[in-house]
Amino acid sequence: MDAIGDSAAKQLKSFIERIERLEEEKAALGDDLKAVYAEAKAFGFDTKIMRQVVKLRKLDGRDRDEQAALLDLYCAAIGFDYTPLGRSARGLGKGDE
Amino acid sequence: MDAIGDSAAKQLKSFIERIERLEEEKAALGDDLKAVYAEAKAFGFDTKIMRQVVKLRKLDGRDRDEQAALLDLYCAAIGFDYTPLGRSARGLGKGDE
Amino acid sequence: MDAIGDSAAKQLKSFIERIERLEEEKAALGDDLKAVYAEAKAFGFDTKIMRQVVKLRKLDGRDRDEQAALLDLYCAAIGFDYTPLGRSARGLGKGDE
Amino acid sequence: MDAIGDSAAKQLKSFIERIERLEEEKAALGDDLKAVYAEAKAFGFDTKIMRQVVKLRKLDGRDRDEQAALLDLYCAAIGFDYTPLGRSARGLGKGDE
DNA sequence: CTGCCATTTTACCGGC
DNA sequence: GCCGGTAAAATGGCAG
Repeated sequence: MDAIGDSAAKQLKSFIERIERLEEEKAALGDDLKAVYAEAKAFGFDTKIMRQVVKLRKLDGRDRDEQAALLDLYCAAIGFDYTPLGRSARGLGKGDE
Repeated sequence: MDAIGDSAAKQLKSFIERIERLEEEKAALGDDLKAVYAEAKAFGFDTKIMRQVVKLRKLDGRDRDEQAALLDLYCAAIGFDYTPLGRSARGLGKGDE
Repeated sequence: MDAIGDSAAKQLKSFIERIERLEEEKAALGDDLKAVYAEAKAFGFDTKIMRQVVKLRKLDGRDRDEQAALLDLYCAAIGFDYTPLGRSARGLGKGDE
Repeated sequence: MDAIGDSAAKQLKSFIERIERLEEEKAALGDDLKAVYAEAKAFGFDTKIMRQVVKLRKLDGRDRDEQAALLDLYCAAIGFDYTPLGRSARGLGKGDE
């Protein structure tokens, strides 16, 4: 009753397994995180505030990026093409892929 | 204005850094996951269904049954005939409206 | 620096305001929805299942069947026996309370 | 076959219907929104940028709120109880429930 | 155990 | 018409 080819079934199985493996690792990291917070709490730190701090630091970067994107958008909108090299060629930001 | 001791501050900093490192790794796993789904999609698989499969496998049988039973109950209660026909009752007519 | 005409600016402003008004109303409806679910919960109903019911009713029969068939197919392909037992096979095993 | 009481079934049905009605209205608003954007586009405006503008204006308010919340948190953390009346007793914000 | 918050998932919209 | 990204919804998890 394999309305799906045998090799396709194999592939699917392989994908599912890879996914489950990755999710497992991800969950493990989640546990580690929890453990660190627990330890910090044991040292008397307020975890809620710590979470806010982490969040804030993360958002700071993103906000900067959003602003830049918005600026790009507006500049494009009014037909102002600023420095072909420059913003586009910046290697200074967060060289993420 | 350090309402917090110096060594405590050090500790806090260390905790924050450990947390940020872990979250970074976690995010990387998340990207990997995304990539696997993308690859599966490129092979013609329906990722939405794949996600359902993964989710189902995470749930154990008992929970699955309970949820299904409750859903049936509610549908019956409001007079909604949704025929959950899984692999069982498929093909037996029911020209729906 | 108005790369945009005056009347165009007026128009744009008007559009933005209409949009914001509509989004406001939409958000209000969202709050109402939330309130209804909360009330239902207070009456002992399982809101998660309720959401499923609403979703199912939104989908028409054909789509429902297609999705179910695909899910069955995938589960079979990877050798996962999840027994979707809807209202059909109930009562034959686990005397649920 | 009503493993659920008759009156409970009635209630459930009523809740579901209220929900579906509200979602209908919400969807209608969504259509209106779409229409406004379409009209604006017909006038030559770039809808993507318009969306960004709307988003920006919305986020501005939220950021303000987040900042305030964070401030509260930090003040609480260092045991600084600022004005018993004041921030707490403000009836001026968004009188949400 | 309840309410919040983070993550995940789904639906939408614009682009190609 | 499909695909990709982006915003809303929903689910699950955590702290209180």
